Amino acid sequence: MARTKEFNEDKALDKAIEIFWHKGYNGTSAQDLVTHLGLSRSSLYDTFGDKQKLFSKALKKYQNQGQDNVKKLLEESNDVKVTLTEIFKQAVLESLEDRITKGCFMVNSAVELAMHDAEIAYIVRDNQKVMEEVFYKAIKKGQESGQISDKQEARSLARFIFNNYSGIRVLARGGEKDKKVYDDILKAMFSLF
Amino acid sequence: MARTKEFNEDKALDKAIEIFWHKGYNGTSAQDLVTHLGLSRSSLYDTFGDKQKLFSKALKKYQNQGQDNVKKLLEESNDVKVTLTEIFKQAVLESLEDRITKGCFMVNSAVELAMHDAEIAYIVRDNQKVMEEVFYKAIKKGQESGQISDKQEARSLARFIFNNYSGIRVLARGGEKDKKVYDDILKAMFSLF
DNA sequence: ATAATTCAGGAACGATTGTTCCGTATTTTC
DNA sequence: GAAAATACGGAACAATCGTTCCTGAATTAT
Repeated sequence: MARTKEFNEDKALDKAIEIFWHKGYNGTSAQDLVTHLGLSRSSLYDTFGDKQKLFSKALKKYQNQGQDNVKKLLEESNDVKVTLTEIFKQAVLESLEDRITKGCFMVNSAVELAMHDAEIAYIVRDNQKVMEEVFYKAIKKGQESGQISDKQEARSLARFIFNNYSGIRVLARGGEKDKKVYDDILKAMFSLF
Repeated sequence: MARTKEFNEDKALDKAIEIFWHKGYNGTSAQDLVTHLGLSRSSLYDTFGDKQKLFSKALKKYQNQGQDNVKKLLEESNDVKVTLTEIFKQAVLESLEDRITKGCFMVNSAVELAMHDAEIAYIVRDNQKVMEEVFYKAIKKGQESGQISDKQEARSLARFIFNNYSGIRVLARGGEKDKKVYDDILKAMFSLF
């Protein structure tokens, strides 16, 4: 009945993640989106509704990708402590490698929009809860198998880990490129486990 | 020779801190500034140059206020460990009390602008270094007097503390109002000392 | 081939953006 | 009191904002 889309909606969404991640919501114009996603204004609005809808759809996709990644790594892990350090080392590596430092799309969005946009606030809070739960289960498992000290409550440690993750991403967004700074934080942090 | 200003420039700057802190740089319009600072467009531009100059002047003032506060508390402290916990408890209290959650103006600005504005990036990095040094000296003092364990290097602990401070402020900006969440983070964090 | 559908491109929308400028009022110094 | 200087309010600026709409081309199922 009708012609097919010439662009891949999923790939366009990935492009949207890229530019919103890089420039933020208010910093990204409709023209930026047209240019970067490589599709026309009309197609953009026909497909995604408006800027706010596109943004929250992009953020949700980013959220799922990140959660799935960490969740899988921790669930399949035989040594939770080792896996946790690997996850953080990976985050540090990304921070150092990023020529244009993007930090974490979720952290960026929380800071920029959570106060002023209820839907973004919901995504941010949801992400926080899910990630805390992922960390909590992993730590619980580590404590039961004796790999992680149970001197601290698992819930407390999970929230602590998430907090340091946020901090590191802010540091990255600020442009910190000295590996020693990140390593010092990780060293202090993991001395707790 | 000429009439005097009808407004207090310093108070106007405080008002600028308020609204930029609340709404961010891109989220604050020239009209917002006129309304909130209570002075005319022309006076605003005559006095502060442009939006970017006003913003960076506001951020610098905020930086000095924050640094002076923490610096004074730690330098005058007899028990660094106690004072550090008090500083963090104060940050938590502010996060919980804030009806409109503002987080930390410096963290917000780092996330929103450091990538795209060289001057803001400089302020952010400078703040980071100064605060790290303040924490470093305090911890060093604490370790020498035996109040803080010297199992961890002072430099590492200083960076670790700063990182958790950033994390807590992001959490606040995300709207977290559950005191238990903050307390859990602090509990884990200070168990290192 | 025809009809139905939806694509892409770009013109155009009103609203808002940050900024400039002008006329007037006010104050200060001489 | 005259002259110089500057704050003030508001009009006006061009540019950009997010969004809508119109056009013709392209593709599909019948």
